[in-house]
Amino acid sequence: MKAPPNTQSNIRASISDAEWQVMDAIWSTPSAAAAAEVIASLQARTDWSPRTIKTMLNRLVKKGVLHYQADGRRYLYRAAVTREKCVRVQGRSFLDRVFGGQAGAMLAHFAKHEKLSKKDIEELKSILEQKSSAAHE
Amino acid sequence: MKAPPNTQSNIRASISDAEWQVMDAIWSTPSAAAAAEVIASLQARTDWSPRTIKTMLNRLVKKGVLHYQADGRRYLYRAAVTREKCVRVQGRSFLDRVFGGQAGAMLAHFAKHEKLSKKDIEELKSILEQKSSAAHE
DNA sequence: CTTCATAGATTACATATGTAATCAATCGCG
DNA sequence: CGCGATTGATTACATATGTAATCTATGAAG
Repeated sequence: MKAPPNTQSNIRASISDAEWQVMDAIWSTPSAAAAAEVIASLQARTDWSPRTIKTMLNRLVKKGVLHYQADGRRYLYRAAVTREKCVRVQGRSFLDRVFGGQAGAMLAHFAKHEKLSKKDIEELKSILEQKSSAAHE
Repeated sequence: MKAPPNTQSNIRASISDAEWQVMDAIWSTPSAAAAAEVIASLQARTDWSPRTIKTMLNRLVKKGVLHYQADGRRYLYRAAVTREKCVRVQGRSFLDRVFGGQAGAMLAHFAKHEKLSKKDIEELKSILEQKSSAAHE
C-alpha cells in the first residue's frame, strides 16, 4: 500500500488541488508562459499572492510536471505532461478510491446526480453506442 | 479560496485517502463495528498496523464522520454520514477540480477511457433515457 | 553609478496526512 | 491478588500542502 519512492520517470508525483489550478493556467496558455502571466491569469480567479503562485511553480517543476526554459532573466514555463494524461491519472485514482474501480458504478452515479444538458446526453449516448458496437461479444 | 473554519454541522472535513478505506470498512459493516473488527477487515486489504487504524478511527471521530457508543471498555463505531453523501461530496469536488464542474465532459471522458460491460452500458443508457425524458425543454 | 523593481531561490510556518509508539486504565487468567 | 493483554488516549514524527516572506542577482530608470 505504500507508494514506491518517486522515480523521475514516474509522473506519479500527484498534483495537489492548488497546484492543479496552476497547471490549468499553464495548460490553457498556448506555448509557454512566464510566471507573470500565470500570476495574472490566476489572480483573476483566486486570491493567491504572487509569492504563493511562484511557490507552486517551483514545486511543480520539482515534481517534474512543469519544464521551463530561460528567456533573459525570467523563465518560460510549459507543461511537461498533457492535461489529458493528468486527467486520466487523477480520474483513475478517484475511481479506485471512491468507487473501488467500478467505472460503471461511477458513471451511473454521476449520470443520476449531475445536471446534464440535452447535448451532453446525446453525446454520451453516442459514445455508448460506439462502445457497445466495438465491445467484444 | 480559503476554506472556512470547520463548523461542526459542516460535513466538509474532507476524508483523506487512507481514512476513506476505514470508512469503507465501517460502511460495509451492518450496524456498528468494534475497532478490532475494523482492524481485522482492513488488515485483509492493507499492511497497516492496528495502531494506525486506531489513529484513523480517532481522527474520523474528531472530524465528525464517525460516532461511537461505549460497549463495556470498547467502542462500537458507526458512520455518522452515509456513503452516498460522502460519495456525492467527493465526487463534486473531483468534478470541480479536474473538469471545472462540467459533468458532461467528465462523463464523456470516463465513458471513453474506462472499460464498461454490456450491462454497464445498458444501465447507463437507461439512466440517460429517463434523464432526457424528464428534462425540461 | 545608485537605486528600485523584478525574477528566481531559499526559508518559514501552520495544518493535514500517513504511520506509528507510548501511556493509562482495566479485564481475564493463573 | 498480580500480571500481561487489550482498549482507548495522547504524543510523535516525517512528508505534503497552503500560504507566504526574505534573500540575492540584475536590469531599468534617473
